[in-house]
Order: sequence, then structure tokens, then C-alpha cells
Amino acid sequence: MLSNLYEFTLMTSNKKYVIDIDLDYENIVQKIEHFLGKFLLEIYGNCSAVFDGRIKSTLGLGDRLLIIKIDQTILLHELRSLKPINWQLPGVGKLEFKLINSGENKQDIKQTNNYLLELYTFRPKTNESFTVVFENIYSLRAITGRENSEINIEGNEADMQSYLVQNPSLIEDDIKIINREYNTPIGKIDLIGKDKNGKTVLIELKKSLITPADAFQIVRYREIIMKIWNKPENIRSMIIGSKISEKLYFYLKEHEIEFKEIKWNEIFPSIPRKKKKKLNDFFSKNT
Amino acid sequence: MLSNLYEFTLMTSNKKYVIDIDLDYENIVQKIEHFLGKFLLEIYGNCSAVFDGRIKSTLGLGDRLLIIKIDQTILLHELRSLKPINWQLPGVGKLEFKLINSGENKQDIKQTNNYLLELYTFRPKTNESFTVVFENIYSLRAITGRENSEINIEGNEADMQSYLVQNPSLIEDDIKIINREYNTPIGKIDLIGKDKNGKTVLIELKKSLITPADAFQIVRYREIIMKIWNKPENIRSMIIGSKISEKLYFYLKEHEIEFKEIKWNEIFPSIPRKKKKKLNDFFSKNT
DNA sequence: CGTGCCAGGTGCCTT
DNA sequence: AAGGCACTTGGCACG
Repeated sequence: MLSNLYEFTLMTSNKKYVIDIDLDYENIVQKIEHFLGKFLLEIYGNCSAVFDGRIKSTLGLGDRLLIIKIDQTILLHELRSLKPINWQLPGVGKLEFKLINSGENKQDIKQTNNYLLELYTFRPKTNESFTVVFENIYSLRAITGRENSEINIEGNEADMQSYLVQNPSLIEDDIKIINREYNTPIGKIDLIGKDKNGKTVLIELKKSLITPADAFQIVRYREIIMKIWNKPENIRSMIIGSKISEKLYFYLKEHEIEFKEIKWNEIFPSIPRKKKKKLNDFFSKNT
Repeated sequence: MLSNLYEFTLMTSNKKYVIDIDLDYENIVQKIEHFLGKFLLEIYGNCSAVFDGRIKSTLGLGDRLLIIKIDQTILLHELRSLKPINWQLPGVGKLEFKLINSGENKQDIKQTNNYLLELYTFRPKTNESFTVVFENIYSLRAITGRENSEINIEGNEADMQSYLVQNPSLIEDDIKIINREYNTPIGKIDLIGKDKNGKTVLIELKKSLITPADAFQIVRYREIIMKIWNKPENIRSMIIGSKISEKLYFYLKEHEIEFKEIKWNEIFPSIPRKKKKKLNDFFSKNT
């Protein structure tokens, strides 16, 4: 049964409106649907959920926060943990709310008074359905605002690549970078260099821990370059990263892949990072 | 300046409390901190943010929803998209709110009246800091509830593995599964079988699209098994999956890795799935 | 803890 | 649309 806590508010950056302070079964679905796709919707209450698609997940009753964003992304969040316990990506074909009754016996909803609010979505692209049923709703609100999101990211792989192009000696003495993001049929090679002996060096850049898959990448690049360039004798392969497991290190050695350790976290704090207006106060960590 | 929209509410599953309806600069930090770690906190307002750690991300002003969960997970959500624009994992050592003033000139906060609310967190484990500054707060609420989360997942890789063990003929005639999750120094082999000719078959299971890295995995497993078992002549390698690109298919062939196509999405809906009480109504998709 | 690997991975970009 | 790959990948399981 929908709780008597139910309250429906609308937040804008200018004003707060109370849409409903008490239950209004007759219009709740219609009212919710009015905000779909134009506002971010939050429903907090006791619900269960089922996702069916790539996998099937069945979620028992619990108090959760359902967020329906403007682009129809759906997130069902619990009170702990980073990731939503269930979600639906944007691109749903249908997003329907309806009142259902909770009893096994299918009486008329208006007579039983056992209202449950059901959200059903279907995403044609992936053939995935998502259903949430609220047994209790504690609050409901719609949110709107200015969507100005300028994000600036520094210290990602692209940044490191640029930095190495500027400072090739970090890789090894007298190496020259001759290609960057070199296109092959199987992907792009981060960097290609010529060493002091004129040998080609295929370089794969990794910001975080090297994985076996990373090793494979560079092996395949060597294969494809040897095939395309037809110079089997002159190719070196190298992975540059900050961390590698011992096992994988020896594996690379066995397969004639060099590992060059560069501690990005030691280099990057020393690189003057671009500053943004009005955000100087934030840069307290490195000062 | 903190908005006059500011409102602080507390939601429980029994009752809604209005903590503040108007601004109270003096106590806002203290009041927020009172709920930290015990309630889920939501702050909706106009904010900027800086994350500094594995990467440095600087986020300009925008209207966003900040969620601080009970375990101190922090999510900064925009009005669109699945992933938060910024976040902090649980395990922060510090989580501090404080009022700062907005002007360049560092006057006394209480005199300028230009209050900004700053959230600063530091996560020692990863050396990551996260700062959010609200120029405007539209609403603030604390949420509590029953945290009962029983989730049941079917159709993941583990499920498929079990299903193949039960139905090995899906792989090929007269194959016997002799190992499951077989431990090697470089990882676990999903399945090991013996075919009708007594040959060992190393099997890698993939639920979704086969990637080049998956091919590498099975090649490495073959290498290590040949080394450990010392039977180079009797090893077959196989990837089982539902989908593979043409290029990769030929790559596998070149490297003597067999590909066995099994359409999981055709098999799994036909497997009677466990049903949960009270959720029968959800299972409308497959009926 | 590290190591390995799945994930309903998601998101971004290129062909 | 498919491929390729980075991501503050997150999360789990196991030695």
C-alpha cells in the first residue's frame, strides 16, 4: 500500500513546488509521466525489481532510491555502495508507470486499496526489460536545473602519450618517436619509435597495472606490423607502465617484450597542470 | 551564496521531518555531519568539483545531485547518463564539510555573507582527494531505511559453466568434462575436457562477444598446460561463445583455436529459472 | 594483500 | 553499426 508519507515535490533552481502532500491515487501515474524526460525523477521507497536481458536479476524488497534521469537512464540505488543495484541504460522504447494491486486475487484496484506502483521499461536495442514495484513510497520528487558540465581531465593515457612525445628520453636514450596512434587493421599502436640502432620500437602505453590482455595487444601489433611492413628482424616491442606483476613480467621477457617502468604518479604531480579560473582554491593538494 | 531555497529534510520509512526550512549558516555543517555515516545524504545544488588521484578531473559549475551514502561512498550525478560525473569510493579517511567564502578577498565569512559549502574527502588507500563546492544549495535531505537486499542473478558465466557441465554434448559429442576452474600459475581454465579420441580440450567460456584478449588467454593456457603436463601433442584449445567477429574468427583459426558457437540467449530462456515468492508477477516476459 | 578475471561492465571514438 | 580500447574501470574470489 502506498504510504501516507507520500509527498511529491518539484525542485527547480528558482523555486520549490509541492505538487502533492497526500496520496492521490487517481492521478499519480499521470503526474509522474508528466515529468518523464523533462525532469530528473526520484522515488524513494520500498521496492523489489527484476531485470531481464543479458542476465536475469531478481531483487527482493528493500528501501531504495530510484532515479530516472532526463535521458531515461534509470538507477536503483541502495543506501550503500558505489554502483546501483539495478539500472537501465538510456534508449528505452517504453517507460511505463502503472498501479497494480498486491493481492493474489485480482480484484478491482480501487476497491482493494492495495496499491503498488510498477515501473516497467523495455529497451529494444538490447532486448532488456526492467521492472520495479514499489510497495511503499516515502517520497517522490522531480528535479530540474542548468546542465552545464565542463569537465577537464588531466593525467589520462592521452596526456601521458603527449608527455612522452615531448620527453622521449624518458623511454630510452636517443629514441625518436616517428608515429603516434598508428593505425593498423587490428587497432592503434600508441607510439612507434626508432631506437639509436635504427630498430623500430612498438610501444604500448598503460596507465595502470599491466594485464595479460595488454601483453597480448602488443604481441598482436608486432605480428601485424611484421606482416604489413615485412621487416621481421627489426621490430622491438615495449610496454610502458607503472606497475606489473612479477609473473607477467617474466612472461613478457620470455616473449621478448620489453617492460619500461615509468611511475606516472611521480611524474605527473610535478608537471604543472593547467589551471582553471575560479577553481584555484581547489588546488591545495599539490601546493 | 546559499540559496533561499535551502531546505533540510529527513526521510525515514515512518516519518518525514523538516529539519530546516530556511537558512541556518551557523549550524549547517554541524547538522550535516550529524547524519554522516548513518544516513544517506542528498544535496542538490549548483556546484563545481575536483577529483585528484589516479587522475585529475576538474568539473565546472552545474546543477547536480550529490549523494553521500552510509558507507561514505560519494556520487555526484548530473541530470543525464548512467555514471556519476564524479565519485569517491568508500574508505575515505576524512570527510569534511565546511563553509568557505567566495570572494577573492578573504574577508570574514560572517561579514561577507558569501557562503559556499565545501565538501572535502581524502581516501588514504588510493591517495585520492575529492572536493565539491556548492555555490547554491536547493535542497538537502537525509534518508534512512531498511537495507534488505537479496539479489539473485542468473545467466552469468558461472551459470553457463554449470549448464555445460550438465550438458557436455552441447560442446561436442562424447566429450567428458574432467576439470572445472582448473588452476594454473597464470589463471584458471574454465573447463578441461577429454574428447572421444582421448585428446585434452582446454575450454574458455565467454558470455558476450569474444575479444582478441580472450584468444590470448586460451593461447597462454595452452602454453602453460603443455609445459606443466608435458604433452604437447594432445592439446586442443576451444573458445565457446555466442558471438565473434569475422576477423577474430580467422585469427583463432590461424592459431589453431577452435570456436564453438553457443547462443546463450536461445538456451537460457528455455531453462526453467528459479522463481521467488511474491515476484511471480514479474515473470511476464518469458510467459 | 596481490593476481586474475568477470561485468547486465560503460563510455568514447573511429571506420 | 561494429570494432577497438580506455576507464578514477568496479567487484569478486582465491592463493
